Amino acid sequence: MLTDRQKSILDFIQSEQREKGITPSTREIQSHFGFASQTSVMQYIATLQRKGFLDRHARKARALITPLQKVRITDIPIYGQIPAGMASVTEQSAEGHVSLDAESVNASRNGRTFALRVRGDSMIDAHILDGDLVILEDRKDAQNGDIVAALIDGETTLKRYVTERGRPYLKAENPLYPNLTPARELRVQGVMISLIRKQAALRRKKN
Amino acid sequence: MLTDRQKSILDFIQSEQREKGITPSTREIQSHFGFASQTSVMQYIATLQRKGFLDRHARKARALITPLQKVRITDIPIYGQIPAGMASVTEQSAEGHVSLDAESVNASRNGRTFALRVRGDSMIDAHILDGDLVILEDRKDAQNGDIVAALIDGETTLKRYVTERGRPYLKAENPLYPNLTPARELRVQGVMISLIRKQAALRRKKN
DNA sequence: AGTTTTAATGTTCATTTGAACATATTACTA
DNA sequence: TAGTAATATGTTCAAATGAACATTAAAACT
Repeated sequence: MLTDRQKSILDFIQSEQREKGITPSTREIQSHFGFASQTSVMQYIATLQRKGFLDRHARKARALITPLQKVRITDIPIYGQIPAGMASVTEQSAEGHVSLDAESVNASRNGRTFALRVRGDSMIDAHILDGDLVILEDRKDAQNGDIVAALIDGETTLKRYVTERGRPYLKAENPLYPNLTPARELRVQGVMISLIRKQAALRRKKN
Repeated sequence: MLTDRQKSILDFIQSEQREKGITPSTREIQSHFGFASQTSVMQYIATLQRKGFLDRHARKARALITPLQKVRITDIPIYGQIPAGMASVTEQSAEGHVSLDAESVNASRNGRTFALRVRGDSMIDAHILDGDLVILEDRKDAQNGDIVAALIDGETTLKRYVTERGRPYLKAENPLYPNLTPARELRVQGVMISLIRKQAALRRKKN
């Protein structure tokens, strides 16, 4: 798949990344291999990229990406409660983070993603349990049937977004809970894209 | 230890590193925070470095080094079906991977962890749906009440492990499905520790 | 009130770095 | 033997990037 020379260039890039924490510049690669010209390096990079062994951000410095960190890891802040503004939500107010690859949770490339710890069993018929971590994307354009985090009376709740004759309301997925029809406006804070449940550990003798 | 502002700059550097694989340039940090001058960024970097939260290669581009990732990322193979042996399970036979921090899924440090794509709705009363990704730990010592992946007649199924008068059987969490009492032995392949659900995306006019 | 720390601005400069172009050599292949 | 891929050279340019200096301002602390 790769020639010896190509492989040795890839090896060098990876070992530099590991040892120094940054990828080498084209000139550093050049001088390490004793090339008289950077163009050689450019050609190797292009080849490695074409063959899928290397990725990069074009026109940026030291922006090679080695397969060591191939999966795009998203760092998702977890909120217990989303403050009203949400525009002003900072990483500080998060109670923790989940880190996982973007693809597994449907996270889009651009949109802000955050997580909410579910409290109560109002969504149990949608199979969302107390303690579950619901991952949402920060968007306002909820569609009929989406499960959303929305702001009602200064509190954030997770409910199903339903429109009936053009008017939206929030539906609990539990007959014991009432539907919420907004007095004036319904502020959708995010649309559910994924869910993570930590199984309650059973008590074990050891471990 | 760090002021809010200092921490938010560090957060930004780290999240960029994780998301894009490269650390931001001073100008990128500048424009993200709306600074009118790079000098602000230079000062923050110097401070973070002095306090030991950041390391760097001076005079090199994008050469910030963020502290070692605190989160332990686990790379979990996803199986559609676990072959009988399980001892001989290789990464090759996996249909994909999820990468996420070990803490979010209860993954223990030693045990092998794998994921199973759920088919059917036999566990719906345990709120496990068709298509869900169930994360399991490779252990044989299931306890009464655990949800396990077990081998019955050469097929792997996800069921609740129940012992009655010392004899174990597999209970479906759906009245429409029968319980499975093993003819001879019950081979537990793993115990559920976590669950990931990708919410089915609703059709949108445009993404 | 005086001092220090933190935070920020505006500007300029030198270096680092990626990129491109035209060209050459070697080795393998059809 | 003509053709192609891999490998390499020399040079030039423009953009990206880190760094420095002189100031200002507010908050925090003594």
